[in-house]
Amino acid sequence: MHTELQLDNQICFRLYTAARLITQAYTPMLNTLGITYPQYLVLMVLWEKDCQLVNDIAHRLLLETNTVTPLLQRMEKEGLVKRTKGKEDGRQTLVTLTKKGCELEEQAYNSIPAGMAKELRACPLKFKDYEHLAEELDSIINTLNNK
Amino acid sequence: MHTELQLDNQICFRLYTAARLITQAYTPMLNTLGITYPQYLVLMVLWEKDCQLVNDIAHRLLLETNTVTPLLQRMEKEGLVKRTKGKEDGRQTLVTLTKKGCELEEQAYNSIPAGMAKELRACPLKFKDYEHLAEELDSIINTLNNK
DNA sequence: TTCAATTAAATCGCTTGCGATATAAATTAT
DNA sequence: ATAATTTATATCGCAAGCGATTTAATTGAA
Repeated sequence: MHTELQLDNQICFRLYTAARLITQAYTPMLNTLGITYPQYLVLMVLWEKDCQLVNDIAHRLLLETNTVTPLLQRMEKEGLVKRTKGKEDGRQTLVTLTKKGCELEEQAYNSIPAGMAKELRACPLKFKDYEHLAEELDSIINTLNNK
Repeated sequence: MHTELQLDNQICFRLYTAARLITQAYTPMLNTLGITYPQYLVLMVLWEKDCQLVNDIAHRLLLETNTVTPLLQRMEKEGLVKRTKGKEDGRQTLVTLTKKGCELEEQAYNSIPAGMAKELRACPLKFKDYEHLAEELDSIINTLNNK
């Protein structure tokens, strides 16, 4: 038996599981808003700065356009964003928030942060722990992303 | 602008991204073995203890059977595991490693741990940091799983 | 200029992950 | 014993992720 190959010793399995479970925790709240978690990520990017290229959004989320394009197409069908071909550079696609997409920010603000706090109320981690966690995750993300 | 809704303030986005990137880092090594990351997880479960029920595997990985069953079916088609109906309880399905599935353990042992160490060589985290990270992730996982 | 690279998105095919439902075998209640 | 319930898996449908390829527009080089 190789202890290196034990599930309990795998940081990757923990990341995989924690990511799934926390996304699941978001899901009921996001369902109320009629969106999925990746759609919520795209909206957060656009709430920070409206009217961005597909590539900008993909880059911000560290995703490829072959993930983002279909995601945006579904979001357009849902009336959350509008996609328009670039005037100067015809290869580009500009993504803009619709009124509906804009208005979701307030609704999200009124439910998501408090909702997540509630989900994690039983978690023994303190503010400082979450800060550490964020730093450690950023280390891993930066290492693997700049390769 | 609601700072609570900024991507940079989201622990969930970090988890989501770190999980994706570290899985991507595994992928070339796993390709060499002819398996995917979730299949690797199943194999680790069976390497720890061969011959388990679908439910045991799902429970160990914190997944549902509607994820694990098709995964196992694909693995059976690849000749990694065998699925047999339970003799005593006809509802159960027993999952066993094939010779091929067994032998992958040595191959994995010879390539994966060293390969991942190499991928993360540039990461500033030390042994103690990874320990902390594991504890923090376990806190989150336990909190969200026991709800 | 003209044709070969580059770039931005989109498309395709496949595996996951998961909510919802179905199937079928065992257990429990009446 | 028979019907209702529970349990173990499986099936279905859809949204992601992503490797690989394609399309179309722009840039660059000869």
